[in-house]
Amino acid sequence: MLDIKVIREKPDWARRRLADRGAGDEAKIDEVLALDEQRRKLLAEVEALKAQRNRASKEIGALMGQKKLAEAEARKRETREIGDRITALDQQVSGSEQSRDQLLLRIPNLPHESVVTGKSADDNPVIRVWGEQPQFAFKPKSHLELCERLKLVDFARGAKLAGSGFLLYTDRGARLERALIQFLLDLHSTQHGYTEVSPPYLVSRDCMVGVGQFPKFIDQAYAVQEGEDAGTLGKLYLVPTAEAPVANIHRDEILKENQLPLRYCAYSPCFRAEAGAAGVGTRGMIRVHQFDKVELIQIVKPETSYDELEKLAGHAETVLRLLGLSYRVILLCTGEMGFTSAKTYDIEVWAPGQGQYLEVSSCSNCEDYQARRMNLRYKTEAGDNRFPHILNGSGTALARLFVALLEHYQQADGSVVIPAALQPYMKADRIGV
RNA sequence: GGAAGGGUGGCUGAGUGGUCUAAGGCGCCUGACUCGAAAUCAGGAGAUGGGGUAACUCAUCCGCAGGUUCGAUUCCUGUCCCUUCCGCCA
Repeated sequence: MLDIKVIREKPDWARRRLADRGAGDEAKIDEVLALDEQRRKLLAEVEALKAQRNRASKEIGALMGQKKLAEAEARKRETREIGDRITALDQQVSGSEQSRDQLLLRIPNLPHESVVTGKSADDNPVIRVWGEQPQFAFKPKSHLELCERLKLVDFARGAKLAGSGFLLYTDRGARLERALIQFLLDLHSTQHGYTEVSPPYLVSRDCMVGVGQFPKFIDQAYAVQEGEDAGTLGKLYLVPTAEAPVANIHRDEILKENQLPLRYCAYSPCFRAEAGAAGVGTRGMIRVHQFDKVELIQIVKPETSYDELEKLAGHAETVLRLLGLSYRVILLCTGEMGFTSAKTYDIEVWAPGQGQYLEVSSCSNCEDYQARRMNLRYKTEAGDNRFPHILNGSGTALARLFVALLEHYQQADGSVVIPAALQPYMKADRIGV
């Protein structure tokens, strides 16, 4: 969440940057400020009363020690009234504090100054393009057709098992998926300096709030319950990304400065309900309710976070370079950025069968927005507690990478060549007809 | 799921209604001693929020949330987590 002190001191700036996002959140600033002022006023009042009561209680103790019981009783009666007022005021303080914080949790991060103001994908600047788009002597097939003919994914049975948007990978398709996971984890853990972790695929509500999924995007999550016990519903949620568990690894901790930077990579399946997304454009593997992803998370000092963001994007790009896939990197404009991000690069891979770029990675610097939500801090050498910056990047999402690979490396006879970097994991150099 | 025990500062560990301003120990920092270090001695050191230019000051924090009381680390209720044993289970 945003720092209430920043909102107090620079409300105009906050309003302007929120307006640039185009979601109307700037109106919440005045509301937050009003609640904050009310809270501080009530707090000053109740704390003065508490100081008064503390003094009185001490005196009563002394009177009782001196056996001045009648006097002590008299003091007790008057002090009891102070107690009643404290109880009432305390409730008001926590009331305005809760209202303020509920509002703060629904205000997105402020875009970094280097992010261009814009409304739609058309306003996203292309930062760089890499690789050649392959040319075919035949009409390239869509991944759907390739999957059917090579029996890599059984769409019909996936839907039978769990409904539309769920995939059943079969035989060489399942192996290719597994090969990609292995390849990505090996790459990032051995070449890019990330510590591999394997997190829970269910997380608490607090974790979801910590990374900014909740409260605003609760409709996009799958909530689980234990058996028929409805009382357990809402305690755990299927992870929408490994970011949810991994970024929260150190929640509520105070790290030592020399522990930073922390870099984690993790594989997880990702579950997204995406309410209302069913219908046209949801066929195939581009947009599904469950997909695999290897995620990169960094917890770094604020002064290095933007350098790290560039490197993080580079780590995701390395994946596509090693696989020989053409891609482009775009900078998301203010209107396109995710809720928690201050700056985001999207990496899009070229899918010849689709004739379009597919987003396979999103690399974001959330600055201290998430650290604040999860109360993660680090102690500087000077002894101050500060919020670290948290970055996340897909390294990369798999279903769409799978699509791009098939479409990119398809041959005239309908087979698919496996790029060299993947062959040791696939234990094959081609998927034959 | 059942039973028992336990959650106190960086760690360990005392504290069963009022100097708890949380003992003691370990570790840490500063100073003294020393050429330097060790040992020893003296001192220091938590978090969050409010007020103040500042020195400083007030409040809150002993897993969490309530309750009793003038006053709660201490008593009561609920809840979460951990440990051990039993049951179930990949």
